[in-house]
Amino acid sequence: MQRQSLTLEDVAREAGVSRATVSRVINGVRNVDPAIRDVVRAAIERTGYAPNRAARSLVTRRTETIALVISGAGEEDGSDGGSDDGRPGDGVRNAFAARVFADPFFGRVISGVVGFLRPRSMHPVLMVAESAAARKQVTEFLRQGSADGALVVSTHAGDPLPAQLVAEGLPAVCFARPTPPVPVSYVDLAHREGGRLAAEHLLARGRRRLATVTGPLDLPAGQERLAGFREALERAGTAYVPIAEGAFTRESGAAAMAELLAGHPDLDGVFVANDLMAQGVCELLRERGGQVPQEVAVVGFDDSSVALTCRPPLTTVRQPVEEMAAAMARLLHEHVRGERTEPTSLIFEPELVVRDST
Amino acid sequence: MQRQSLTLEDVAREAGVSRATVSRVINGVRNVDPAIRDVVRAAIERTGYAPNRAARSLVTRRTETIALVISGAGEEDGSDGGSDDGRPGDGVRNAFAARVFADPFFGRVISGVVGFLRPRSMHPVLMVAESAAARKQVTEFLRQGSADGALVVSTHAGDPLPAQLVAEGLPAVCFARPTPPVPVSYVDLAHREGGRLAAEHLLARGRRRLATVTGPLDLPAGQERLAGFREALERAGTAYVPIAEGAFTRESGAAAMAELLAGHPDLDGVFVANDLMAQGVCELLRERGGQVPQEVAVVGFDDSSVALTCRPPLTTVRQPVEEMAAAMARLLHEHVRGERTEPTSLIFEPELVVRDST
DNA sequence: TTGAAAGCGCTAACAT
DNA sequence: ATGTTAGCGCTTTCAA
Repeated sequence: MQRQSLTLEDVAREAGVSRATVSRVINGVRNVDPAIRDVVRAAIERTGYAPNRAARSLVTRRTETIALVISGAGEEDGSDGGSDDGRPGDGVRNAFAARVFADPFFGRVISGVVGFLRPRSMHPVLMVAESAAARKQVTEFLRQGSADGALVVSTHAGDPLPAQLVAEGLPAVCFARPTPPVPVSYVDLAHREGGRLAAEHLLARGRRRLATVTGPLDLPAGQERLAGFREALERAGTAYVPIAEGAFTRESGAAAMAELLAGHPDLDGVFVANDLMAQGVCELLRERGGQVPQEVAVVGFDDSSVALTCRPPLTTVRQPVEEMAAAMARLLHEHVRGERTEPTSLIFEPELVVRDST
Repeated sequence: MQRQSLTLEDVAREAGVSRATVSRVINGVRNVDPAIRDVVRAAIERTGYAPNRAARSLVTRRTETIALVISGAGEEDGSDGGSDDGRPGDGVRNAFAARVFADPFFGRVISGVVGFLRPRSMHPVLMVAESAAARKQVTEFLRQGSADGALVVSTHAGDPLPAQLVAEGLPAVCFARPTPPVPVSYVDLAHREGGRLAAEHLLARGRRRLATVTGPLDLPAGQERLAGFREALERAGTAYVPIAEGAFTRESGAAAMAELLAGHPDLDGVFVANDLMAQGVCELLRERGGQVPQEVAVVGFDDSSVALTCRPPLTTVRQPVEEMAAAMARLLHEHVRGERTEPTSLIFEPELVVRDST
């Protein structure tokens, strides 16, 4: 019950040794007599001692904490929308945060990061950075030594945060190759390969009148998925593919599909650059009386939770987000400990998951 | 670029004053000559000084950090399922974490907490605690002074974490009244009132053959929503209401609805204790050719993102999760600063949101 | 209003 | 193998 106030000194006295010895036992440094080690451990147990993180951090210059930053380039207004909790200045609903956390993708990122950190008794500090002010908070946080480094997941192209972190000499690892290029480590997916898998699957299903709903084409992920799809069709003899650009949201997927159908009412297969948009596509088709997959086959991307929720369950290109997120955490961990110095890229392979939409 | 190594001393020298004065300026303590204040600020600006958090924390005994804990009672195995990232001991996919973050509810909690914290330059440390070992990590984390307190969101009845925190004298605030009772502050919803709103709405729509899919009945939220619904019907003269218990998941909602239909094929209205289950209910009805709302009216609960995603969009009882989460953060903040000492409850009012499912 | 100085609790270099 | 000791960078009395 006696919060804190219990120090190494107290444990040392209890065990009849010096502070240094207790410290060694706690940190698992060798050169400690096993008998003494046990005595110290007993004393720690008896007193209920817990080492003070701030004091340790002050001398080791490590916090054993990392920041997980969800970053966006746009929305520069910086104001908090919505109502407040009754006190001035407390924006309770952050539109950016709300939108971000409604996307099942981030749940998977968090799950992967936590999966790596937790066995190491580390925990991520969650930061949202959609404005210049918010990005400043992130760099300040790290400069103060509140965390040893940052994991950055950008939602937009041209996010300035990775470059800012590198400029300050702060350890960082990104999810997806940053645009514009920055000398920083990142994990990414072989998006092009994913597009190829989708194309080959649709062709194998006998579909010939194909089209695609792309992601935002300013994002490498959007471009590459399209390029891979196109390239595979080209090799199979198809020179032209109708495309409509979406924004990775359900609504934009439905809108893009409507656009495609307007110009090509006889489509029999669509590759949609993420599952959320594919869900919108399926809904639109159903509203118009179109059967999936009988009339139109739909291939999604990500294998997120909506791929299962969607009616029919989606055939999709799986992105191993949890594994990628865990690898991102591992890279950062290595950078922080100096075990890795060069910016490193880690590219994961996508995998086709066949369900009922094809 | 010269990471850290820049101290108060350096700034003091640069400004031609003492460390103490610089410290005062930084912390906004009065009794500083405005002229000197400006000189110091300029020096800080020029040098790019950032105060060291560990050093400050060591003397103030505050971290200005709080933990956001997603806690569950079950799953005591403690093992990490799924594959690993190639190194032994790294469970990358945490089943509990994955399930939790797939629920849109937690995105709203995070959004609300961040909304309160961020204007104060604070950020939450995210912790998942589904096993005894994980709970131990949480209490250790706080005992080490890594965070000033914890926000606890329990997913199960009988979560032992709140009691453990109180026993250790660690500041904590819960989302929802803990079971069994614990002397701790919490925010909650007037669930009973929510059930009443649903009942009255269905009656007003002229529905008379009603039933309900409840949440887990070991959870106060599950019990109370049911009680409110039942009570309102009772007052309107209906003595008996068929019920089927669900688990707050889409699948369990569909299963419960199938059970209800088996016994009562002529139902014309259902109150479903959360939106996720209501989605399952709507899907099941559609699969069986039932029209929503023409044949069966469906009222959900939460007003989460799936209420909009669902076909048709759900009439639902809104739970102001973001506001509740922000209030939870505010309560903890006040407890930590000693501005509040007594365990406090803050009950929010639900609100009916009418859409197309009724 | 400002400065000098005493720690906060810990680790790590050095001495033994 | 263990103990002694010098800080880590900051806040905060206490004097001036």
